[in-house]
Amino acid sequence: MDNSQQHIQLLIKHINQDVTLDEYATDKLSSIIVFKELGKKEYLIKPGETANTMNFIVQGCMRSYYLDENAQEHTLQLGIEEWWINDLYSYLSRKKSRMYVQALEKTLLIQLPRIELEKLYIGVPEISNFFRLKIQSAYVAVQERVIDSMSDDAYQRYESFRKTYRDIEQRVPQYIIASYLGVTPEFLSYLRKKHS
Amino acid sequence: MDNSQQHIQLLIKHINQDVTLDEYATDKLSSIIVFKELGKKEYLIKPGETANTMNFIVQGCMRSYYLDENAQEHTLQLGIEEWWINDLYSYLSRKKSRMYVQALEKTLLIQLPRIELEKLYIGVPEISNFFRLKIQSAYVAVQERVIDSMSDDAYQRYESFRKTYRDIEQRVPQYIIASYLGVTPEFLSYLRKKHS
DNA sequence: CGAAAATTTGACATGACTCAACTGGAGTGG
DNA sequence: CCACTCCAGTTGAGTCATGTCAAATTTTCG
Repeated sequence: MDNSQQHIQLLIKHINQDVTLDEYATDKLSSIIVFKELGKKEYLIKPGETANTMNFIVQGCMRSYYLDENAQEHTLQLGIEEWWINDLYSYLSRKKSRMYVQALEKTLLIQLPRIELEKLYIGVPEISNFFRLKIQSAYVAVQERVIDSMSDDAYQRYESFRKTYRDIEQRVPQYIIASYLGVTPEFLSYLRKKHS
Repeated sequence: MDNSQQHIQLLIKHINQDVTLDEYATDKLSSIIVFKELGKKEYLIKPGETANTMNFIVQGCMRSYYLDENAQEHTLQLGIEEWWINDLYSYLSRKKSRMYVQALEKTLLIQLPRIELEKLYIGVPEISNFFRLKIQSAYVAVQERVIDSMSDDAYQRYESFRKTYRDIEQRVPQYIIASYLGVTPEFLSYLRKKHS
């Protein structure tokens, strides 16, 4: 079994945690897969582009972020192996993205082009169901963030970040974690010291 | 044409802004409608209950909110005529809600039960598409809030609230707006004075 | 090794919260 | 119709959480 077969297996295994793919579904899905490699700091999406694929991380680490009026970075999503990464807004609405989606390490992605994927939805309802679930959990995750940002102070948010992203924390620079939490790097540094 | 026919027309007209319902779709949809009236301060959903309907506001004003560990209220959604109101998390995941969904005025709702609605999805794709769009825009709206809460200070959030919810601002008490913005009522009062 | 990037540190500024007191209007019951 | 109560909104003093800026230190990586 060559490498790309292994990577496809990783995706299939991942999807099978939520729905059950039969052989037909597996084959159909495999047939639309595109691999993509990104070097460290390379961009998958930049503002003005449109997201036309779903992206599954086989190996590596990525984030999505945007710049506010003051050119401050705000990280919206982080992901490592077996996570999905995208600007879901752009993918779903087919409008131009305002986000950067960037590799933080050398990263290998499996991409599923929307056009092919939507054809599959018709004949393979498990795949349609899987992505419906993904979108629902994306909604839940974002709402959770709104709730946390209103209920918790910065240190509580940092602690719950460490729980949710346990395996990610060591792999990304601290200033990116700060930009995810919505605090300055200086303040996160201060908090870490205070509670250590 | 009696009142309830008028109300159904309002819903149909609303849906037709996004998708095109033929006569068959309209009839099918009409057949699953349930009306529900709520008095001022009455609850549609309380924590521990599960949301099993989509709820369209025909007349009135509603909000959803939750209580944090300190029993502080945080308003997540506000709605008036021709808006949808729900705990979408509970509706989609079929899990128990942690939210209150409450009428702020005497309110008339059209409810679409999930069980009937999902049956319709099979034969009437326009209806399925409509709700897929609604869920997408709910996702976008929540993400927009995350972005605003990270980029903007309280007064900027208040201004953008007034734009988005222009017709709602006058109908809801100020402390609820404060709990939507994520500030104390005292601080919102201070901001309003400062900028007047 | 040397330069650039990330992190830490500290002084100071400010946005937002807390608490308590006060004001004013909207019911409500007599 | 008045008196009373209650709740929303306002005000102000003091405090705390977090931001800003600049400099020092450490880490990363070519």
